[in-house]
Amino acid sequence: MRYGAEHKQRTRRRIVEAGARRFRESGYRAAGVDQVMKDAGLTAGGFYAHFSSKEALLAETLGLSLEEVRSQLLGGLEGLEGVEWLQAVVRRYLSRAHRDQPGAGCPLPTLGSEIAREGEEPRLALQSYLQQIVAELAPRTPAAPGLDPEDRVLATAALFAGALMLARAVPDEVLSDRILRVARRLALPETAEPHTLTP
Amino acid sequence: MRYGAEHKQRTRRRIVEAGARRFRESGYRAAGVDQVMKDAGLTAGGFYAHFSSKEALLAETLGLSLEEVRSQLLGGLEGLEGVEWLQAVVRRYLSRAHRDQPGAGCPLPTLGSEIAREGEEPRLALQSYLQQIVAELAPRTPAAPGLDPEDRVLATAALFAGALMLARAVPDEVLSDRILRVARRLALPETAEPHTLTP
DNA sequence: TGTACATCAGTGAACGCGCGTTCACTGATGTAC
DNA sequence: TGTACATCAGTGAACGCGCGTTCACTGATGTAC
Repeated sequence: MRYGAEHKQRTRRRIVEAGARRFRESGYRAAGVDQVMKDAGLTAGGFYAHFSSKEALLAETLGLSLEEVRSQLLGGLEGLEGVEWLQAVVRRYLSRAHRDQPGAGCPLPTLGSEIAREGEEPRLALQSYLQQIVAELAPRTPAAPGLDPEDRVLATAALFAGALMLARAVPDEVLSDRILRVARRLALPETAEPHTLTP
Repeated sequence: MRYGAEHKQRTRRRIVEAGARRFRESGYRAAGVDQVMKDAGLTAGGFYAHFSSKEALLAETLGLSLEEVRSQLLGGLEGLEGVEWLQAVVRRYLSRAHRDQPGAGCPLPTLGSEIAREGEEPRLALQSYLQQIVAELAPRTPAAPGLDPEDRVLATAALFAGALMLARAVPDEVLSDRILRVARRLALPETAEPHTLTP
């Protein structure tokens, strides 16, 4: 089966895609290498031709998740700026759509606490993910009381991750929606009007 | 070994204490029944005389964690009120001490994302935990722009959970401290003075 | 152009291990007489 | 008060299972002649 290096890279990419989705959906510990490889249309044994360990794949998936989240969060907002732009970003992140599709969303609320207990590789990858998000959002983010744009984005990222995590954990949908709504308000003290949820 | 019902209840309590700590420290999936029982000074087999499943214990631990968090967060603040009181609570939750002792702290940043993927029992327990926190903090919490006290506490709880989760996941301690600091500011827009970390 | 060979991505079975749960048993205690 | 018995909390071995990882092998492909 020697298909050339490009073929192997495409396969590797498929494994990362499968892992990125599966880990966010089922959790890192709960998702098996076997299942990830099955999702990628392969068998478990071949995994170690691409990655040194399950943990290495976890670290690698964060890069792919970043690409996904970046396009979902920022795509098509070129016309907006200032608070209006931030409002659009907040509405997308703290939306029912995002809450209901953890497998395609931000890895912080799904994998954050598990990664905190893993080794250095995934923790560094999460840190890079966070730093990239901050670097990309800060230039277009207005300052807030006591918070320059970078600090505000960092604090908002924490609020985002916590709100989505809690909105997913809580079984009562009314409370879940309310968590999204109040988190939007805390993220945007500038907009006094009531926020309504229409993802 | 028939010691009477009080003895059994004390043993059960010890298991819940061990589970509460172990789950928050190691994660729910990563912590085995065997280890929890060992922590409680017992052997694995006896577990099912007290709980129907590992998941049932998870649900039960949240009540104990609530007691712990309540006393750590609110104890000794009787003299304060309004923004000063809230500031003290925020400083305690978003502290290095809390960040560095996940096994004794709030279960939301440690177990939130895992519980979101479990059955109804632990998810309902987490919901009760959250609702109790809100009910206890709201009466002493000042309103914020667009947020009545209850909404503000709910949004702040999301910010708390996300900030502590990220502060623990990130390997760079400077960034970790910064996450705590900026989250404090977002939680308290009323206080313009710079927040310094000294717990 | 056609053929023989070397490569190596991926297979599939097996490894040791720890998981959550079950269950026959034990022995310290409470109780009845 | 002393003794025989019933109870049942906890033990410890075993259950089936799935885990992450290893490894001998295969066979489709690229390459050399």
